[in-house]
Amino acid sequence: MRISDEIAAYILNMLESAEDGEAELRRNELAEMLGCVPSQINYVLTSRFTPEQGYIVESRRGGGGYIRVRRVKYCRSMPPLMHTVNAVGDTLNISSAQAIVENLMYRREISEDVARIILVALSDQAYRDVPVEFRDKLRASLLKHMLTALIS
Amino acid sequence: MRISDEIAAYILNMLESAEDGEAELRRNELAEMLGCVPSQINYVLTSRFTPEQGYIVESRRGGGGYIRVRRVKYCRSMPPLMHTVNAVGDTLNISSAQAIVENLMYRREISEDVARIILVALSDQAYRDVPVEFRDKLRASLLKHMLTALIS
DNA sequence: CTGACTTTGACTTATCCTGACCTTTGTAAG
DNA sequence: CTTACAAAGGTCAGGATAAGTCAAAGTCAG
Repeated sequence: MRISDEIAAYILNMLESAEDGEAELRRNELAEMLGCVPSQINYVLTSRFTPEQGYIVESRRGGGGYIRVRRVKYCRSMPPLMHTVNAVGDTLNISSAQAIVENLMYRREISEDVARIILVALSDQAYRDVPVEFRDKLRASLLKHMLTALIS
Repeated sequence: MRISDEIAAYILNMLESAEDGEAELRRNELAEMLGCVPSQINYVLTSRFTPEQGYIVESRRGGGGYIRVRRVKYCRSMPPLMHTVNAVGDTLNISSAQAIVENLMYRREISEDVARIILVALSDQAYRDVPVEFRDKLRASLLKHMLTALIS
């Protein structure tokens, strides 16, 4: 069993036993406990606790820092929003993004208010300071994160 | 819980319970009560109660000195959301962003749902593919665009 | 042997805590 | 008045704590 698997298993276990679906951990502590370098925790988080897989990760640095993992996935029935999150790839152009969001709105999966916010957050207007080559990736990531946040 | 968190919580609590929305405190007294050095009060005030985060801090030195913390009043002629949009500069770090959004939610200018979406859209987690040097500008731009979308 | 996944560690950034020293204000003695 | 001292609060740099980034090297199935 790879160390990454153990880290993932440990976190999943924390999530199981937490009734609020939230696991809070300390990176250095966990790394030492499981015998790996701290940055490997980041590797596991970014590769296996993504929005596509139904997780949201928050963290804080500095004294009293932490990493919090929240599970929004209810494995049973995959809600339509989750389906969309999974269907979006690593990059997303502006017109596809619009189509997806408008579609969700017509199907009443999201409110008009929410749709409007998401649309401007995916528009190039908001990305004036971001070089073009990063925008489609950013768009994909933002959409996935925002929809995932709506599920929980 | 870090001491800084306790200090902030204490002040927020004072603000809650004061009917005029003003908290007045004595630095040395509070420091002793909470078991920290006086200058840590300043640290908390300058890092978490800034104008950008919706607070105004006044103080006086010398005998009978005090520190007063107020929530900013929005001018009547302008809707609070618009006010916030104008107050946000060209760059915005993550903690200011959080404070601003939480403040708006607290004032019921935005719903909890909307606040949650905005918060993840401003989080570094969503910016994995964007080089660090662009993130604070992107964050500012996104927040302003999203809030503007809510107004119209 | 190639490509995807994993592991590592050097370096970076963010946040918090502390203490030494500085400035402002009130007030009482001379 | 002036001066001196006491009673506040202010600033700043440095150390402690903790997470993030990135690229290079390792592993392993196909």
